[in-house]
Amino acid sequence: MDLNEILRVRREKLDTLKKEGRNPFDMTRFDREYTAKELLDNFDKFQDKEVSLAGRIMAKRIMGKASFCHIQDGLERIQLYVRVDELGEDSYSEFKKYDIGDIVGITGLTFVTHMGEKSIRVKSMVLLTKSLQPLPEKFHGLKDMDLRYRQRYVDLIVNPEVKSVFITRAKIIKAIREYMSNLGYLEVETPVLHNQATNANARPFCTHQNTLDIDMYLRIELELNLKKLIVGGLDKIFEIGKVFRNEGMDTRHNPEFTLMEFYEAYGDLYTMMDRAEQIYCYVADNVLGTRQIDFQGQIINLESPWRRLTMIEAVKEYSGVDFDSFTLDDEAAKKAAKEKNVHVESHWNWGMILNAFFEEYVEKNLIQPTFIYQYPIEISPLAKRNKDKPHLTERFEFFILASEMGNAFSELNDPVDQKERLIAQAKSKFGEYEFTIDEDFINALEIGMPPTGGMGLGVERMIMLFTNSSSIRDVMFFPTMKPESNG
RNA sequence: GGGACAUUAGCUCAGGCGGUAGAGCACUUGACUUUUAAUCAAGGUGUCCGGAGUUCGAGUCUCCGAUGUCUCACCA
Repeated sequence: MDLNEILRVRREKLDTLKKEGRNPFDMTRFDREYTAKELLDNFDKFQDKEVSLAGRIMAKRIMGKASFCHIQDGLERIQLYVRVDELGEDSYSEFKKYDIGDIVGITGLTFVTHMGEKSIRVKSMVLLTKSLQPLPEKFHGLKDMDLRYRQRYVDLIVNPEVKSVFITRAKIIKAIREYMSNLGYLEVETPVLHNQATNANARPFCTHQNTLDIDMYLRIELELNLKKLIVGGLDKIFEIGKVFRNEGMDTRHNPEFTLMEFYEAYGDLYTMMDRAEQIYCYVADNVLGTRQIDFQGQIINLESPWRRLTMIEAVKEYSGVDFDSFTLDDEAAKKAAKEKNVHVESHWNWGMILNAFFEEYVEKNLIQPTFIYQYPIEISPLAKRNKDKPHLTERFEFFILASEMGNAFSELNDPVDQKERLIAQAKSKFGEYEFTIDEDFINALEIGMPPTGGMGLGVERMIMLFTNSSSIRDVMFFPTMKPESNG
């Protein structure tokens, strides 16, 4: 064994305890009355009362016959004052052997130190878990991003702000559920394993079911199954679930992420615009208590109404090119693209080039919440056509911090038009990966889906905004990592 | 996929022109009964990310590879 001194000493301490019949791993239970947070928040009520609590030793200051240490439980850190004359010679010398990282249970009296810190004067202490590895340094914490993601449990112990991000994450998702439930939405769950790779321009993950001996796909969206439920008469539904996209990874994309989709029968994209504003404001009010959010020094104002621009208006404003002046003229669009240095492929048409202009000139400017609506039909196969402009759709996306935060439309419910558009999309994807049409979805539309508004929200993007996080990896406990090689 | 940067003790980091590796925390021993990044004294940390090359000699220079961070590209 080539263990270094720190590891060796801790193992020897454990061996000694085992030999003396006091193996800490034999402990099964410790009845703690309070958490550190409960004690600290209501400290006056406990003045000079005996309490019990448990936690991990995070710092130790031994001063001969008396010592201070800090223990940390789920939410807070509290100071212990340990004296030999209160604990007894044997227990006190045991305590001196405890290491930072060990987990102890204690009883003691609350008191305030001369320096004014709320503390516990310990009457008894028992070792509940022996830590065999050293924790990172108390002052700098764990900084190495690779280690923080791979050993998130250590990150959570030593970097308190990390825990706070994930507590906020949980509050956000709880608030979303509350809001949807208050509006009469039913939460549903649909399968993660799909038989077909359908819809959405994203490559799927493939897997295999052994009993049926069939290839299956991890879902890349929730959309088609939820719309089938709308057909089935569940008029207001939402799902919050993991989806999987086999695409690039960066600070805004992780291969698996949490998507929320919701559908409301008899609503349309304007209903969905209201919902987007309302959800963000409800979460802001309930989680942060303000609708002005400080993100890396920029103040994001979530107060509704948000700015609403058609894609054509937005492109005109930020690039100076008016696509209304050459509607559906592919050659004029290509000429404009050349003049404005927008990269286009030879087979692209007016709508695709409009979208390219949007991505090149507009998206990066959309810092404050902004709805962009009337997307071109070529890139919106599941949205209804605009009645007056059939080359555009009743679709919007909304942007905050130049990032797409959600995507919504008046759902296309014409089964004939839908099938044609899915076939067109499938053809355009031919050869890239296997892509098929969900005939059952078409069948459902033939049974009849009411006019419906639907939206998808990237939950991590929202959490990033609310937790001031610049990377999606900072709001996921275990982001996707390459396996460590043996070098 | 391209580019830049990083990788040295358990952690955070320093290592000038190529000459057998350094600090703080943590750890061990001792002192200390209100400290809080406790203090004081003493002690030893190591596959310098991996591999190859240049060299009398490589943590340092060159090449190949690994992982990460940022960034560009791709991506509803």
